[in-house]
Amino acid sequence: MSYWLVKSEPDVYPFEQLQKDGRTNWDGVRNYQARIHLRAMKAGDLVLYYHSNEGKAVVGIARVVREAYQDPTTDEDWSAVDIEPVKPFVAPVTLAAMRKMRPLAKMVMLKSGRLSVSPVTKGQFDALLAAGKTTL
DNA sequence: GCCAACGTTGGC
DNA sequence: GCCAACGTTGGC
Repeated sequence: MSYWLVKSEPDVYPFEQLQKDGRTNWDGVRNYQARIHLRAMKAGDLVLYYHSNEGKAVVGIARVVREAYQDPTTDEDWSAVDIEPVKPFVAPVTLAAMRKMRPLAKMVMLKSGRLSVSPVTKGQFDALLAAGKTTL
């Protein structure tokens, strides 16, 4: 089991919308590094859901339900996965708070701000759940 | 709304 | 294959 973090602008597709929809296809990624991560995702992997721009916080947990397939929004070689909501964070963990958390010092998302899909270690994942006052 | 950081593109 | 120019992202 691996852990990941995806970013979404809440103006475009907030976590609440994922909860309403029950499942969505995570497509439109056009970044090679992010594509590598998308293709490494396995069904059942847990995904932290981060709101960029507005909010700037981890707001919930999702799960991979379909592994990488051809992105339906393009004929070019890009991948999409499907995810479903697991549960929202009781307390969203803001970017500012994350930067102060020692267990997250090496977190990829904090080091590479523009990467829309990034790996998370179990230690980082657990630390974020605790900070979010959330248990699975 | 601005700007820094980063990835991509294209000319050489 | 290098690097300057450009476009995009995302924090502030």
